[in-house]
Amino acid sequence: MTKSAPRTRIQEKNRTAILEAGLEVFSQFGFRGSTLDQIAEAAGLSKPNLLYYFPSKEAIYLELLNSLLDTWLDPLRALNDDGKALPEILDYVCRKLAMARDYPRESRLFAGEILQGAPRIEDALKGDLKTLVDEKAEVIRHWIAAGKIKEVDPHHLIFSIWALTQHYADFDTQVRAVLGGQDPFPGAEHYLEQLFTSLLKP
Amino acid sequence: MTKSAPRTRIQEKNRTAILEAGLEVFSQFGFRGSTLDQIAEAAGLSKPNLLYYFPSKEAIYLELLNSLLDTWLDPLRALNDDGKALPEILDYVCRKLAMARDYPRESRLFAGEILQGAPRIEDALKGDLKTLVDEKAEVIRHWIAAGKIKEVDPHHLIFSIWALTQHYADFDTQVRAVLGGQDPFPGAEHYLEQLFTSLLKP
DNA sequence: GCTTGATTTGACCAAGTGGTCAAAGGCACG
DNA sequence: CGTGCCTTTGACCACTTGGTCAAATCAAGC
Repeated sequence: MTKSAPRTRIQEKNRTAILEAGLEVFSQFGFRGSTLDQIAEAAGLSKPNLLYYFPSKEAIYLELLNSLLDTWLDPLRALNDDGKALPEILDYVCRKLAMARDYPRESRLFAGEILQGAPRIEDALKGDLKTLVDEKAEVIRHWIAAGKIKEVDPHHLIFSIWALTQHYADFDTQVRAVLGGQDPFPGAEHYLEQLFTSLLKP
Repeated sequence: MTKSAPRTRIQEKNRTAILEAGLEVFSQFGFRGSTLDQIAEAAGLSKPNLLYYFPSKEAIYLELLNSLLDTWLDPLRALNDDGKALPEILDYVCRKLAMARDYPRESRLFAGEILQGAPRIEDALKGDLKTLVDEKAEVIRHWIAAGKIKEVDPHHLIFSIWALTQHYADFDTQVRAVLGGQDPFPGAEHYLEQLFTSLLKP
């Protein structure tokens, strides 16, 4: 499934430069809104040189998207039955918010794809993602049954964590416009902790 | 600021047909991802005929965006100091969720614009939107001071309402993929009521 | 220095795109 | 019927864009 790893040092360097440039450009303008020239310029390469390393524009986009989906879900994978329930969830919220702060381009690239109906990752959503979420929903259900947290719909709980954290990356422009340019993340962290604590603490 | 209202019956009909088609296409593919041919086809008109009613592709997009921003904020405008605090807020959440359910294309069009840095409505965000939000934040602060709801950051409260409701429109594909296609809105309404009640009830 | 393979690029192409325009078609009203 | 205006469109244009290709450059071993 994954491409064979690049051999030479120079190949590795250029491939990562292209992916970095692609992330920068795609996350800002979306797939159709981005041009190979933009990406080439951002990567410091010529357009034909791009296409020496990747067979097409779509190939760059797909590679970004797929490697993204993985790392994007890592925090959720880390949600485990051991440990106390509420701190575990608050920790997940915190990690997810940190990702929105530190990797906003990744969040936006993903958001753009979903927004357009996720034509390229629908299968992954209905497959791996659904499986993972269902599994974690089961963990949450156990916590509820054990009286460790209040009774809530586990799926909507997960959706709300995604929505609230990614909002600060995806709608950054709006948030900062309303706040007058001030950094929203410290306030967000405190607010979200308060929100999920009051929702879940038994 | 607004264009003079169209005179004849046929002008009105075609203009609304174009705007409806534009909403359909733009909300799905974004500004750069949409073509005049697509919009013309969706509107049942020829491309030059489109441009008889609107001077450019951008003009269609802008008219949609501006009229949108207005109606999109109506529920927030309706948030008033009279009435009991918590039901007022829960009502706002409910109205906003209903808009996400009934007007998902509008939500997505707006989300796409913000996602790309809101180049065309930055001024409106920093102006009218910020003013309105600051005003409503003040209302919320009064409720807090009067002990009607628990102490939370008013701005982040408003952000969280936006994030949680619009998520169900903007990320509809993902939500339905995870839920296995089942309608998320009934569950969402109950969950959000629970969430904001436990957060705010003194 | 020479050879061989990997890397880079200028020139080019076909398709798609936003937008123009002159001419044709419709329609109301005298 | 005819006239004048509103509406519609086929043909066209300039430009952008993803992608190709043959030739040039570069790097490393002999």
